[in-house]
Amino acid sequence: MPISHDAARRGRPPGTSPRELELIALRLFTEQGFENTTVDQIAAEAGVSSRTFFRYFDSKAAVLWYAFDHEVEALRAAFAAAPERLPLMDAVRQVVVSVNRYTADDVAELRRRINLISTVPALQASAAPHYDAWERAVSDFAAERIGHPPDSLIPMAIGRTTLAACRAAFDQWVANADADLTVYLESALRALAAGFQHPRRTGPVSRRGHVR
Amino acid sequence: MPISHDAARRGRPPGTSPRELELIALRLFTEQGFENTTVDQIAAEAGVSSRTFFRYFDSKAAVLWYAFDHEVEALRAAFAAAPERLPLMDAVRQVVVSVNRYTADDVAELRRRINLISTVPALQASAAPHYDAWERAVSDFAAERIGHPPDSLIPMAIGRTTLAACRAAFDQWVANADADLTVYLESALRALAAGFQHPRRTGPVSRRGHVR
DNA sequence: TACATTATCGTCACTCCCTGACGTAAACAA
DNA sequence: TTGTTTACGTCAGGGAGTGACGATAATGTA
Repeated sequence: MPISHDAARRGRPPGTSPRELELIALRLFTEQGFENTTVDQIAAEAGVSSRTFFRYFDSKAAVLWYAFDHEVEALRAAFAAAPERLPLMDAVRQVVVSVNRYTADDVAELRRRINLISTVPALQASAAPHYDAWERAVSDFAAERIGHPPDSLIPMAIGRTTLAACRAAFDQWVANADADLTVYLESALRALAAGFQHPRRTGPVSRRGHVR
Repeated sequence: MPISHDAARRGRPPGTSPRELELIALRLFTEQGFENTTVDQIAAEAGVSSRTFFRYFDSKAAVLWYAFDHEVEALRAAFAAAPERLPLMDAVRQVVVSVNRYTADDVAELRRRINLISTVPALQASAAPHYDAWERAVSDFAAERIGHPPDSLIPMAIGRTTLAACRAAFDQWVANADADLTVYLESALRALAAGFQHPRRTGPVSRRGHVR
């Protein structure tokens, strides 16, 4: 992605932006479906050619992962600022939850995006490299905490299982739409850190404490 | 996949089989790479047209998931035969490990397939529906054990985190190649059931891996 | 044998995703 | 003006995947 958006540049100014393409794509995908939307159509609404679209994104599906990829950076920053004394899995849970606090305005967009990602096969297929970057942010943190190489078994397992638990929480949140996303994340991550030993209830409907 | 292989059928006999296509594809992918292999090439070596290939498999990538999908059936069967008294996560671990005991002959093929799946982006992208079926076999079992709906948070989290831990084990096994696959699976699944509370070693040998 | 039935295959035409090559347009600088 | 930089558009093309439709090769029946 060689397109830079500095204030004072030299060459021809960009005809659009990743964010604009993302919003157009999100709207068209929800209105008429992912498969029924062509890249030409998205590009045309942004006033550029389809060739230019592929200069902004590697694929038609990648346009929906723009926000997710930015969250990975926030995740790494939050891990770097996590207090040392906090136990590993508690730190993981708190960091992940804190990064997923969205404002009311963003929630609608987030819900549409997650709904697409969890229902359209072609979008699920495009998830791998983005999930991988997210998992690595977790596994790198875990590796440093327990003194293992970042690409060894336990750190990798922690990174992957953490995302797996979060994805279960995301899906429940999209399907039920009855509580805050962070409540589902808390439940899933606490259950993970407990080794799923004493599962009691499934989600935020438990008015008393969550899973211990 | 409408092709049936009964002993006495009526119509024209199939010109090939899923298994034959799988073996040809696995060989060509390893020899010359996934991207450099065309569907026409695979089909030609099997003596059929590329159109016929797509009657056996939904996509070029799906040909490598043929064996994996069969493992899901074995997984469900093993869960059905799991002793009732065994604690949930112990049963999950024992079942998953037992299903992944391969004979020496199959190990070479398995290693080539996993290596492709964990390195080629297009193959990682094709994993979602197959992983989903595997996870559901686990989450359905977990749901029944703890008395939750199969699509609720905790069972789904158990299904997904179990696969996530196994994938970490698979990758380590392919990268290191120094021990049996089941040893890695045991380590990852025991750590998962312990909530990653007291991580000690990364695997059967703690020398650092070179790949990835 | 002749004909019908059935299941699979091959050919053709087509859409769409995505890429490489190459020239063009629009900004700033000297 | 002239040059440099950066992004864009056009063009040609490969390969995945699909729908339509006829051809092929087996069995079943008269």
